[in-house]
Amino acid sequence: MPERAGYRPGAGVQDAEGEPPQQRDTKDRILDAAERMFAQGGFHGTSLRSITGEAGVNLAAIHYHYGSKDELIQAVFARRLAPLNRERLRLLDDLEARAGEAGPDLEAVIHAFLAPVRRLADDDSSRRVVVSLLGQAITQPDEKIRRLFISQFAEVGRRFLAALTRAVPHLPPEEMFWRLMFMVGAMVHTMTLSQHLEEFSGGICRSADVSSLVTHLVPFVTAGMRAPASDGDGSREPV
Amino acid sequence: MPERAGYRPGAGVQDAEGEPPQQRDTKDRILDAAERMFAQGGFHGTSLRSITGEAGVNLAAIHYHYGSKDELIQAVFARRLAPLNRERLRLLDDLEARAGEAGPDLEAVIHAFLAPVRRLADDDSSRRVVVSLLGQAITQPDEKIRRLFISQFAEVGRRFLAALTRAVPHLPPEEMFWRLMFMVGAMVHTMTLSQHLEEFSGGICRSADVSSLVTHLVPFVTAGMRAPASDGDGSREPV
DNA sequence: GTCTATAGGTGGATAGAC
DNA sequence: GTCTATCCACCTATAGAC
Repeated sequence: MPERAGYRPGAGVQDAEGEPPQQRDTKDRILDAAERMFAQGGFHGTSLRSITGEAGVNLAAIHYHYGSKDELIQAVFARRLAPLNRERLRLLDDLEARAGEAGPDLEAVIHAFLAPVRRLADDDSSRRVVVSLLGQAITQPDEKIRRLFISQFAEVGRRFLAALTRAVPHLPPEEMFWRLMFMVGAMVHTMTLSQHLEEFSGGICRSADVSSLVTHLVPFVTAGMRAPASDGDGSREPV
Repeated sequence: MPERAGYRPGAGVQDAEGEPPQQRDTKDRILDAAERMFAQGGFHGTSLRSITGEAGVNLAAIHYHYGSKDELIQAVFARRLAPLNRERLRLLDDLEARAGEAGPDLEAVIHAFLAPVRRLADDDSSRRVVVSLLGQAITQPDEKIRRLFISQFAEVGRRFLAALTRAVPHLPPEEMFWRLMFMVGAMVHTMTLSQHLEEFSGGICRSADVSSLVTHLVPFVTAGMRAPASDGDGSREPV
């Protein structure tokens, strides 16, 4: 490594590979810190000052690189959601290409939807918080955040709804949509609580990692999807 | 009604019955407004000023009646969660009293858990927001809110886990706990999105009320609970 | 119990030097 | 690109008159 002649901020790290997290670009450090802090304290509950403190950068750097807190939040999501949904669509494409006229098997479709969330948590241990972040975001009342989610989810929802409907014939589209929501809900909710599952279960649940979640969720959802369509107004009391 | 001789704040409304919402006690008006505003804007995102503005009371009244924002939040929850879980336990008690040695039927237990949420939304149209509020709260990263939820849910979780395990023998407790979380997740998540389900589904889902949710969710969860236990590490790719 | 007034603090955002 | 310094809007909470 050449001696440092003259201070050129941010220039020295570009030619290094495998640089420690503390020396990455300011812009990325902000994004990582923001993700961590948002997951821990929520969006309204996390101040930009706490993010810059965690990232070891200046407060003004956030506004320089991202413009505003809102745009920072959107950037945090875009980085995770885009690859996640791309992977889901890729897996579904593969399944449909290999399947015959009848389309892919139900369990395979469900697996294609759920398995990609593993990558969110397993790539990097420091990114485990992401799963909590996504869980929060989807229940967030904020209009902008919800719109971002809906737009990111639109194509995935449409494609998987079609694949599921084909795999479980004779189920009304409305019923299938409800069940798709149930699957998303079971996944998101359990992901969100994953950090606290052991406490929540009183020790029954020991390994609350995302991989276990997927493992347990796939058979549950597969069976649920195959349930007969609901009937009546639901007000009956089964005894 | 007697003419108003002298201003005695809050005294006149006590002998009236069926008074309009604007004239109820300040304390209740605050609670109702807080619930509405929290559901709409989140906890950190909602200021006490916006609550008092909505309720038509003074800012200081919140601190007089509830002490602090934190305690107000807890009061909002306690009013809804306590009856909800009491109703669940009552239904489960009834089921177990009427069932034989083998314990109540699986679907009946699931129904006992899910049906009480109907009361949250159907009693009063202005309370529909409650379902969104509860959904938010359970994913909230705030330590205090989460602890409140865990403590409120403790007995219900224990009792229903036992009942479910008895209704579906030969399923390991850990597996059953995962599935209980899946049920809660599917319920909470769909409740949270219920206000936006029509938009989310692109028109497929027209009636997104809580009653429909329960109707559709019961058979889904019942089938999921009966699924064979998961095996392996979940990393296989079913094709 | 209800109000005004204000303390005391923190938030996001920006201007301008370097 | 990075930093200091600062603006100003807004927050929770409280003191004290009525």
